[in-house]
Amino acid sequence: MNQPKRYLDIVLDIRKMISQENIRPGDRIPSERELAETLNVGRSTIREALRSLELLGLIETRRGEGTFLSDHRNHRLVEVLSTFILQDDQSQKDVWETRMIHEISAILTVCGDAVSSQLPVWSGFSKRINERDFFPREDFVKEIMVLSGNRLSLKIWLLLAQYSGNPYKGHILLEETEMLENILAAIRRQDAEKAASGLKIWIAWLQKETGKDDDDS
Amino acid sequence: MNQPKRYLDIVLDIRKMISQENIRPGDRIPSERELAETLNVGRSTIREALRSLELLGLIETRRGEGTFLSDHRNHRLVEVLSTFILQDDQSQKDVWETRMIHEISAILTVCGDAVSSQLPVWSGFSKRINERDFFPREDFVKEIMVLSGNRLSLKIWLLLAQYSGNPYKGHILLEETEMLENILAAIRRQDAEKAASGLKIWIAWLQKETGKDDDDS
DNA sequence: TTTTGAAAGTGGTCTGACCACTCATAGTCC
DNA sequence: GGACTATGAGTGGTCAGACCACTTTCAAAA
Repeated sequence: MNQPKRYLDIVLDIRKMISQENIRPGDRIPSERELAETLNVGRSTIREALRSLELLGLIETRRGEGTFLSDHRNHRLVEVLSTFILQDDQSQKDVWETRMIHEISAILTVCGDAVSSQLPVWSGFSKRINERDFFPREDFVKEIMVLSGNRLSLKIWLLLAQYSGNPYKGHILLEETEMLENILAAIRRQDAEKAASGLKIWIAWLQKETGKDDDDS
Repeated sequence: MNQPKRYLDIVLDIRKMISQENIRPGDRIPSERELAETLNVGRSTIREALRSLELLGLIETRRGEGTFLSDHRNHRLVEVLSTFILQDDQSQKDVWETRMIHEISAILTVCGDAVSSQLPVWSGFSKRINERDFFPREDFVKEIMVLSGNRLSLKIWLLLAQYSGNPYKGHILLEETEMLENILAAIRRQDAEKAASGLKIWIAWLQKETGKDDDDS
């Protein structure tokens, strides 16, 4: 049997050290030379472990300064997942559906949360929609995703929104403000069902619209 | 500005090489020394890139034999990420919630699909649940995910299900068969609401159960 | 006081050297 | 001839030492 890889132990050692020394995101972790001496391994072995963690986005290295623990919430989970998930010919329909899964779920969550449904953001939204034409559609949905509070879901959504078939290109037109107002009103009175159906209606309308007309800024 | 990291280029070079040379999972990729010479970098740099790819589960190294393209199923990724990420309560909650988002959405889809709700798989399910004790909980949910027909959603779910906090460990006990039967019955009569709520009830029950009792095979 | 620059410390890279292991093969023994 | 053994080439695993490029610090010079 192959003996366990050294650098994997190092990964765990570093992990343990971080928790023991109470190193928080943004803090500096010991230098490579220090770690090598402390853990009794060569510097190259330390580096192999660190490079792996860096690729995952768990740490950040700055030449001349040191190695820093990055915010765990900014982990590259989604990016990494995407290399596994989206590399093969994933049908566009699945991407579309999955994005909607997250959107619907988010809007339901927002409706169930009395606080977020009353956030001042929304009043600003209504004003801006009525006054200006250059309000990006994507920002509207993104706001819902953010308010849902699930950062992982938000990241997945952002990733999916980059793929083809994203209906939220361009900015909000006058003709669609009514639909959006309905959605916002439903959210404010915490009417989850109406909010979700309103979102679906808007998306369906967008799908038709972008199919025949393509307006870019 | 820091110049871009060398080993990151190497990662891309290797990926390019893999696709150009049409290397398939299980095949051997050039040795570290070969790669170092070909790409005009030191062997240590090559190793840093390879170690990163290995941690991601993209390649597999066997001392004395070589480095092989992996079937990218054995993500070390999940273990490593989870030890770093999931100490954060919010992140763990996000993973949990996001997994449920996909589950609920899947069960709603399955209920809306007359065909999949009548698939023979389900009758077999009921029998097996009643006859045997060793029916893995995860398989039950997985079946729903598969039947939903969204392969992307399925993949995301599979990955999320590997993280800690997964309630579907172990096998189905006699006491929970009733809950599952209810879910199946709801699916058969395409009662989406009941099916979804049934699933939620089961998950809540599991959460309590695995909290106090831990049964392993 | 301000500016300069030298030194220390850091990550980035390369080299060369071992070690442990696998495998193919030439060689040996029966 | 067939089975076993030893050897060597090739591989990944690890280490030590040496530079380089960069950042920060701080004492010396203006």
